[in-house]
Amino acid sequence: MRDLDITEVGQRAGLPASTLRFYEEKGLIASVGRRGLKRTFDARVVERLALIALGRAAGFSLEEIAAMFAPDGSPRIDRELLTAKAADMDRQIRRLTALRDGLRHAAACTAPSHMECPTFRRLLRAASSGAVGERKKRAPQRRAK
Amino acid sequence: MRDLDITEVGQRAGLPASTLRFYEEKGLIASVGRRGLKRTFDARVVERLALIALGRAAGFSLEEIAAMFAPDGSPRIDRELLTAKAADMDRQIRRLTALRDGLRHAAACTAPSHMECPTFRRLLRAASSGAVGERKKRAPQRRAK
DNA sequence: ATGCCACTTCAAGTCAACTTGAGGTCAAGC
DNA sequence: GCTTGACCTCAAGTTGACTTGAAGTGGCAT
Repeated sequence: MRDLDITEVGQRAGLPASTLRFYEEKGLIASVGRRGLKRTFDARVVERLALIALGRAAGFSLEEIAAMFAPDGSPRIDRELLTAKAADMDRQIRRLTALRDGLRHAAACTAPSHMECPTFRRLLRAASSGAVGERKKRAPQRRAK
Repeated sequence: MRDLDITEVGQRAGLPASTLRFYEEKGLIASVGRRGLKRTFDARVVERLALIALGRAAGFSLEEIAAMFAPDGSPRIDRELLTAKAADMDRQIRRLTALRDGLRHAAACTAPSHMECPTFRRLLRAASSGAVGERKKRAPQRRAK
């Protein structure tokens, strides 16, 4: 099977070429060679990019993701890390759920002012005490175009 | 009741003075005056900061939050916006939940390699298709220290 | 053979939400 | 009155994940 050029990889992975170059520079992917100046990629890079997308979606940083690949390129996924991340996400889900319910209540609440609504005030206290509010997590950014 | 100085406000709101100056500059809060060079704040600013923290936790940007205050300073919270945000959060919660379950499965899965696990492959497809993966949302950052 | 233009490199820019640093001021305690 | 140090301003730095721009190159179709 013919190797892919950067644009083909980009199309299959749904990423711009600039991102692929950036990922290569970061050691997240590797090209198999060059045709003149142009990088050529093995088709398997697409699967690897899917793996990277998964990691990003799960809230791992690119650096963390890079660490999940053995030097030979095979994914060495640490089950403990995965479990820990799942637990993180679980906490985040709980916080978001509480917040969502609070927002819904605030939207529906008929108290003359939100400030007079006990539910809203409770939400407010939770938010400012940091009980809601996430730490050092970056949500994945998938830019439009 | 005595007006507060910036450090007192910071203590009550759990924010450093630099953040308060930054918020003032952005028009999110206002000081009531100066004692010499030093800003003085009305105690009500603490409640306003709680409101801001709530907005941040819900995923609103500072700019969006600023737009939620009428020029006179009273919160003019748009119920439709709140409902929309709650729906956003709901979608996000669903995505995170799917992802969390996938991660847990991947951590527990006994297939010789993740690549041979159908559940994992499904997760991979979802991640790279963008079905998981959030858009243009920035999670609140509350730094340690 | 020639020219187009998709690709290349490398540096710099972007975005959000702050933080940090240098250099300055002034209210208050001694 | 003098020192102290908490506060001030303004500019620049930080972080992560990219994007953008300028300038160059070379594969491939004509």
